[in-house]
Amino acid sequence: MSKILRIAVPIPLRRIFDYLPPENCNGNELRPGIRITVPFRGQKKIGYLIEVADHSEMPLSRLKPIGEIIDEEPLISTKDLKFLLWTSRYYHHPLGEVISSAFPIPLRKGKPAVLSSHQYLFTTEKGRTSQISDLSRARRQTELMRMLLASPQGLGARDLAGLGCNWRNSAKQLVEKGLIEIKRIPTLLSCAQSATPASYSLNPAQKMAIEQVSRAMGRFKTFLLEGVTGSGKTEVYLGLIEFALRQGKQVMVLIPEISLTPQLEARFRERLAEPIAVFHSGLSESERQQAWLCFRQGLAPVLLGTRSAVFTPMRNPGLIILDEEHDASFKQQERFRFSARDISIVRAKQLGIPVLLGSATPSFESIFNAKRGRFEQLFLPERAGIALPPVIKLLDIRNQPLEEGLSPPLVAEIKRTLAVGEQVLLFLNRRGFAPILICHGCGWIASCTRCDSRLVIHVSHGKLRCHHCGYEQIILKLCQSCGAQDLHPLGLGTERVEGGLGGLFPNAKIVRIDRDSTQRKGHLESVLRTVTSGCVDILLGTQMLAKGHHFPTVTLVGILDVDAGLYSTDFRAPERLAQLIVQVAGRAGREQKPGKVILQTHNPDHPLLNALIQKGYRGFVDNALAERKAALLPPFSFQALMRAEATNTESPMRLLKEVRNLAVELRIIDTSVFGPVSAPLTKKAGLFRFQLLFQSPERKNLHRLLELILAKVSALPSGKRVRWSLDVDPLDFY
DNA sequence: AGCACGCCGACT
DNA sequence: GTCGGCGTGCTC
Repeated sequence: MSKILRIAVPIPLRRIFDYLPPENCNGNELRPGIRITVPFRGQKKIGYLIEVADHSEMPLSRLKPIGEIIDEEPLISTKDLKFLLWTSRYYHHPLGEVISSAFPIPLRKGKPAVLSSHQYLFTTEKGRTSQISDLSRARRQTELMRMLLASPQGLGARDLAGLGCNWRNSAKQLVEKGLIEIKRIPTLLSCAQSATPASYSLNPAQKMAIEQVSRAMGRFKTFLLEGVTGSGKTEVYLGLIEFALRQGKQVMVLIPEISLTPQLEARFRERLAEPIAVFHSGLSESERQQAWLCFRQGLAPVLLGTRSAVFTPMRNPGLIILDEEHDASFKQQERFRFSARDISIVRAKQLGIPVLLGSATPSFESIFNAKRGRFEQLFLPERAGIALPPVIKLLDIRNQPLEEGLSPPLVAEIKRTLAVGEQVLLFLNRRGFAPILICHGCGWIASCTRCDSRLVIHVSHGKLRCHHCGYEQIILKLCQSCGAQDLHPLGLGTERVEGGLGGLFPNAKIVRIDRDSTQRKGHLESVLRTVTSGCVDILLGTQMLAKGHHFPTVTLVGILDVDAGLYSTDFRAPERLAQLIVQVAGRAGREQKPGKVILQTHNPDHPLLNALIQKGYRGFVDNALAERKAALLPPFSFQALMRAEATNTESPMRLLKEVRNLAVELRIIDTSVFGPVSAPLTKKAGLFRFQLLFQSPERKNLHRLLELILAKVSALPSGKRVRWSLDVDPLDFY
């Protein structure tokens, strides 16, 4: 009796398809998780075998046999497949797309899972014991043999290039004589490694953290490691990695963004003798596939990667570390909107291993989980070495004459710092020259035609740019409304402040770091190197500066404008602003010199700022969590956001209204539906966007509601011509 | 998502 | 008479 194959196909349909086994087999020997090809509506698609079943709901005559079998053995384990099934259900996202996003791109396209390798030459036992003089007449062979005897770790083509192109012939002869052998070594692992042990000892808190997590090896447990910037979290990670490696286990290290990889990667390579697989979007598709395969096969015991690396199979699961866990970039913001942080915990549970979340400013969700005892909390209270915590000061700039955003007291402070040869860091979370171009004659403002947004002036490129859709045009000279030649920049961006600083401090070396100044690959790294070497006096930039970089010689941090962040309608805005302030403040005084942080504001009495400065991040969190509890907002409830967009305003609105009615009729206990409302930025890239929010204090109820709604929504007539998506646990309401 | 099928305007 | 516009409907 032939079996039925249940296949997930990567298409946006929330269902899987039944197929027949190929001619020569009955399906029993096929293992779930393998990749196959299927004929699908006249096309050939990659499919993933989910289950081998006995029956089909469909008449057998309508089932087609699958095409080719790509993998003899599945690339993912049964546990991994279960994890992906769970993830698909939790995010209500089509299974085929979920599975496909777990694979590197070449594998999604059906490419074979082969490790690329290089030829390496090694001496054999015989080679090591024979006399080289026996080869005296073969000069090239002698030379090659000498080199190989001196390099017991083997030599590859790159090392041998100096011998000229004929070394391959000599090598062949030596192989025939049995003196050497040729082995293939995976490309990723071919660089020689040597470890440098830690140069200083751990403090008691670090030792304690390592001990706690080590003790949990081999079983599931979630730890939240809270340590201020500079408290030495990386040393804790390294200690734990060394511990896991000694046990022959693997460690997955997840980080928010690529800009952090080079620093961390360098530090890991310096300390660990083992190969490290690196997986992030800065690498080519094939490089990522190699890293994925090496980690899967256990050839590399450490994987360092960004959010999509969370799916990489582990041969010997030991530990998952997720650094900067509060960072929003762990949440994918398009298509399959998963949170790498949240699912890393589920994955660890499935694998029966501990997971360690680290941050100087943990998310409210994680702090809440720690308070409820779901996570075990670990603290690193001290700054490593002898550095002192920075002093944060609010600077009231009301009625102060500002020069390009800088108040006289801040200017004086910068002067004082530069005079003693120390570095200054200025933070302004707005790139460009000025956010607004306004007509002094009539009040007209240059706006984007495709979005509900203002065009930002970028003087260095001579363009007006929309930060939402990427539209750009030459900077206008004439008002488009009244024709007056009287257009003025309004507001401040980093470019403008950079110019202002140049005028105020003509002898200072000023460097600006934002997305515009660091677009070229590797540019950020080179800038960071100049900063660390002490050649820069004033460092100016956006939130790129807040993300984990070390600026050991900065002693003054100026935060130019936090006021915009105080008035956001997003309930998470205060959380994000506080994290940003603490992270930026943490850049100051990291070594011997104490740091000073000056925060310019028009709201010196604002409760958020005062809670943060007087009681620290934890004090601020306690206040803010109480507010969230009163409003029944996350983490005291769970949310899902349905978005709909179209070129007109009516159809998305109609769809969401119908969905809302469906939801209300279902009368699921403890669930609320809010909206539909237009998105904060209603028109973006020519599309009108609306959203409907589902909320419940019980996750289970929310998900029952979503399941029932999604079953019906595709049958709604208004579902046509409207693109819609569901965001479970949304972080952004844009 | 794709891609075929289907029923109405400007071309050989 | 036909090529092709993209509306809508289905995919094992």
